[in-house]
Amino acid sequence: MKFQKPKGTYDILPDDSAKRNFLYQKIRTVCNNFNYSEILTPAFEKTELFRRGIGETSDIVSKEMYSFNNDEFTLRPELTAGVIRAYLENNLYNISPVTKLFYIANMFRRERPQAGRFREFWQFGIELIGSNDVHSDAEVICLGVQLLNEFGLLNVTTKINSIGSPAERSKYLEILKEYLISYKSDLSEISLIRLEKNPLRILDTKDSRELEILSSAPVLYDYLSTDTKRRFEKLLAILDNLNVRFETDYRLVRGFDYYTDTAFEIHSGELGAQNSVLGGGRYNNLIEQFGGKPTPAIGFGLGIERLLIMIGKSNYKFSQKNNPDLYVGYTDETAQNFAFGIAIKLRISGLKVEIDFLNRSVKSQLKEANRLNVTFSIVIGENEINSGFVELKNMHDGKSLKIKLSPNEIYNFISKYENETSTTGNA
RNA sequence: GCGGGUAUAGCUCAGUUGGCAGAGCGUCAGAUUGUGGCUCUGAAAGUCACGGGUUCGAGCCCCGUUACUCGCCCCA
Repeated sequence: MKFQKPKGTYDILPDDSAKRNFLYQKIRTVCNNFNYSEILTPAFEKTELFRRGIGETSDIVSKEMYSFNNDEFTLRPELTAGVIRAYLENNLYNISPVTKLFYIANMFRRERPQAGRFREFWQFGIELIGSNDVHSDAEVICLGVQLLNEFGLLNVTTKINSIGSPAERSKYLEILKEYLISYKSDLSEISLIRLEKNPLRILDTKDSRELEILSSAPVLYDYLSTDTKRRFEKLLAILDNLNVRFETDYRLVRGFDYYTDTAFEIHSGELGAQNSVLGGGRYNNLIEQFGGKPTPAIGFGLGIERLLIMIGKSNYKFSQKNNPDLYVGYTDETAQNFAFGIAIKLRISGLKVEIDFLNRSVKSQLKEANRLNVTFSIVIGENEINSGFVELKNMHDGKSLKIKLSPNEIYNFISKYENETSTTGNA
């Protein structure tokens, strides 16, 4: 019986984990510069938390959650709800009126897998809690844009909209519904269902005929209050000043119930049908809804797998692999004992060292050393043990020199060599 | 939940009108004793996804199942 991974999951193999760690490191650097602190919350929460936060009628809550223990708990399908729960439970608002958090975490949704969509997937996300200042909107968007810039991703589009308050939206929805009903016979089956369930989402359609109908449909933006519109225009001006490239998209909407005002997404042409790599927005009512004082907040989530796809299709080069410094070869069992001792000592002093476990021929051991792209190799046998000297071979240029067979000598030589080559910079 | 595509060696894939299961890469072993890369020689490695059917004969044709994959929906 051979086991298989669950549908929609994947194994992160050594090559992948190296790339991911590099990516995470870059994310942490950007977050550090913007002064966001990392937060980690449990992988599962009370089911009720997601029901209340994301919205009972959303697709996620109604059919995509992994719940267990009689529906008491659910594997997190997103992280904003959990972070806000932690924020309130640990009274983080008492430390400072503004809290800036980020996370890199896995989450779970029972969706049909396809390109760039998984049942277990990772998101990097940030939450800026405690300010409704329009500059905080700008900061959050800038952080996302900056991160993509770090990887030289140019084929992206940042789209921004304001979806106003729930009150402003419901007024508009009635009018939109009325308008669409007059075109009922031209609408697709799916859109007819949406018309009842969630008319706002019809704006997302890709059907050309429906796009035509929508081109003269009432626009949500026109139904927002003057205050909301002025706030939005102020945000656009700030982004303009910062030379952030964006497009306003009055048809951009969000899937979760908790969003208010600013909504934004970053799309990429490198992705398939799931072309959104980053999505976020303001949620000024969620914290109050979770029993806290009314507190404004804004954040986004970025799909790690989608980012990796984009980077993979660009010509971005991940930084060089971290190869072993030294391969310790040996000729026979007596020599192996000796060589093994040397290898361990050098590892303890801080070198990256590999040694064979299979008692293979010297030739095979060096082949392996070559495959690992080690910088230096030594081979220890009777001669070396008796003489106390060993040939230290530079595997890159093939040159070798005799050196005392002692961990100290070897360590000093190799670390000196690496300091010299790293300061002169390598091609 | 609904569609399309695919399934052959560790990986990427050929396999003709149905006639002995293949290549490249990788792995392993050799090419003067204890020294890698290049080259050469050789080897191991397969329930042709699974189960039925047609046929003298099926990797290939037919039916079913499963898995993967790309879309719809939804989202990151």
